[in-house]
Amino acid sequence: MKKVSIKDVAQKAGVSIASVSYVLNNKVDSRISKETVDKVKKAAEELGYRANNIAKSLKTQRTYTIGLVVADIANPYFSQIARIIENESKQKGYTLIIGSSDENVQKFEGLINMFCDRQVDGLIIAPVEGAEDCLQKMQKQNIPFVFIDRYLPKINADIVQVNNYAISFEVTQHLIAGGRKNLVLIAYDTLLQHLIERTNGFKDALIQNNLELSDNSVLYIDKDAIDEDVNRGFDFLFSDANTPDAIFFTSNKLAVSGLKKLMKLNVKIPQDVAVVAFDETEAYELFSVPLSFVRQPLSDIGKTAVRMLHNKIDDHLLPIDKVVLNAELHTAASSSPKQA
Amino acid sequence: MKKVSIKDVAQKAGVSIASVSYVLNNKVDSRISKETVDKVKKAAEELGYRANNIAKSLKTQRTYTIGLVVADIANPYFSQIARIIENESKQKGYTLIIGSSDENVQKFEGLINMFCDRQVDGLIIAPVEGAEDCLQKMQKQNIPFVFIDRYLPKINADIVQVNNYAISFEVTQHLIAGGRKNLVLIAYDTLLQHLIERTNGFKDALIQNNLELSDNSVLYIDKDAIDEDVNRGFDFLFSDANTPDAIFFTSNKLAVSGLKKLMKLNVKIPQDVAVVAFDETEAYELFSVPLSFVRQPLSDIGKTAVRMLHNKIDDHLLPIDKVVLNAELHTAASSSPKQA
DNA sequence: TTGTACGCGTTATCAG
DNA sequence: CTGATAACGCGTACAA
Repeated sequence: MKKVSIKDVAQKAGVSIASVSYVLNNKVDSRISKETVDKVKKAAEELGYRANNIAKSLKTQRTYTIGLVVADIANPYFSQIARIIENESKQKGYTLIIGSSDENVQKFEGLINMFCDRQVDGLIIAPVEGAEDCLQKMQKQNIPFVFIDRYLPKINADIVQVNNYAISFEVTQHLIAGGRKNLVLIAYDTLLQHLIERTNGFKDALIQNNLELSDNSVLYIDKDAIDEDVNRGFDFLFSDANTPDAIFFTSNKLAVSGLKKLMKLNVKIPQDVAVVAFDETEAYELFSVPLSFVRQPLSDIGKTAVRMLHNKIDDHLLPIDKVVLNAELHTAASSSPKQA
Repeated sequence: MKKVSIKDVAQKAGVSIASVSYVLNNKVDSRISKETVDKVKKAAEELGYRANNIAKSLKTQRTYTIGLVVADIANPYFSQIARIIENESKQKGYTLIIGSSDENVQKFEGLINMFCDRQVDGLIIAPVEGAEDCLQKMQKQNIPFVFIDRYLPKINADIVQVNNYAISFEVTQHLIAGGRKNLVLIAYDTLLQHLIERTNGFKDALIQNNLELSDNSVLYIDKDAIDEDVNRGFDFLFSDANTPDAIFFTSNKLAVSGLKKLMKLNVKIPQDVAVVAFDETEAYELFSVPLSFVRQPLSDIGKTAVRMLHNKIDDHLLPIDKVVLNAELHTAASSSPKQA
């Protein structure tokens, strides 16, 4: 029960393998007689022939495969994006390979190398800190890729991102407009530019509203010790006389961890503290208070990224394109105005 | 800046491509002189040579790729499993391709065909209802695959599953032991055997405890209209005089939807109703009451599946292996005993 | 319509 | 014993 190859079909149909190839790829262009077409189709059907993509790729130098590098496919943000990218890719005829970097340069490079060794036609990448060298190599090798979610300032590449600075500014403004004066941002301790922009949007909004920007205004969390850092940080924040009256989480994982802690601390939301979270996850739906959150246009991000990559694969000389999509603030009870 | 092939390396090193291949694959077996080895390695290094896996696969008939078919990669259960399988696969030298079936036979078959066309070495599959024909074809073609999560009774294949019946029985027993008498199971309206087993475990436990098993004991939900069905069903259950005092959700998505509804209905947990959910998701962590849940050994499932598939790929004649791993009940406040 | 070179490695076989 | 030659895997696409 071995696989049937084009040769078997040609033999059975009594024609050349070339004819079989033409017929099965609809490259008929009136070159081939209807009779031959029928014979070939019949033989292929009867044998259950399916072309070997490996052989095809070897010749055509295209695999119709794209690689997706995310931080962690188990993170809802990335699994949702991955799902959209999977659909879009399939629709455009590509197969998707997914890899998780864990924000680790070594793993990241390993994935990129693996993908390149497998001759992917292109990549969609959420790059990690320190991946510059690796990505520069890819640019030299002319392998198309598109950034999503984040970027590296030193790498000039196609990207689909959201208005991180502006939306953070807007969130902060919203909290301040609700009468909050002692805002705290929960952010990762990171060099990733898109996250820094979220922090900057927050800081600038504070400044613009003449609110004090102190060392305690931003709580920096180590991504590898979220719960620990959140616990310690919140214990500190809420032990002080000057407790926060608004908290803005800059990621879904920080929000989940922080909200758990707020539950334990018995903090009343929104009475004591207003809360806004970045990203959207089903976890928010089970929180006792309807949460205000920043909704990223995941579907648009995924579709745009695939479209851009697809175009780039078809024409490697396309100019670099940088797309900024708008995330939007979805307000709910958790960030209601402060009652006097 | 085109890719460097083995030919380039051979030329640069001044040896034949065969020698390059031998050296780079450590198939030296004392056949090749140290001098040649060094020349080849140096040339390969300098040119930055990386073998083309496509060409390699064409010859060796192995792609070192495995396909994973899940219902939906955006579902935390599957994205967590996928992450584990990704790691295990990589460690064993395989690349993972993931596809989502949406529980739809057509999509499922499309994925399987795509994977086979891409010559995957094997597959890990969460099969959907009605996929029998498709899977039988694969067995005839001798393409190795391993079921996870669920199975089709008509298909005799390798599988890694959990003790669905027993754990459901145990959960039910636990609720009854807590003084609950009016239990309701929230289940999918499905023919999938593993889910039916969960229902059967529940029913048998009721019977064994001489509790009434009525039409209202199981609320069947259409997977494509979870929120609607849950809303309607719960409205009905709680409008009745004889309201439930315990609810067992048979999946994470059912639990999230149901818990949202219980919040809206202002049902007190565990005072009015005890709750146990299947699966584990971060959403549970934000619920106001610590949730009792059934924890599946995801890591074991993933590792076992990859190991079994790997073995099967290496030896297609291995006997069929059916592994049952134990899920365990993790009890918390949501299913505390009823107070008198 | 068909013959066949080609894409890029692997490996059996052959020559030195 | 070392290393080169060439067949092979399976389609594609050009020349004939």
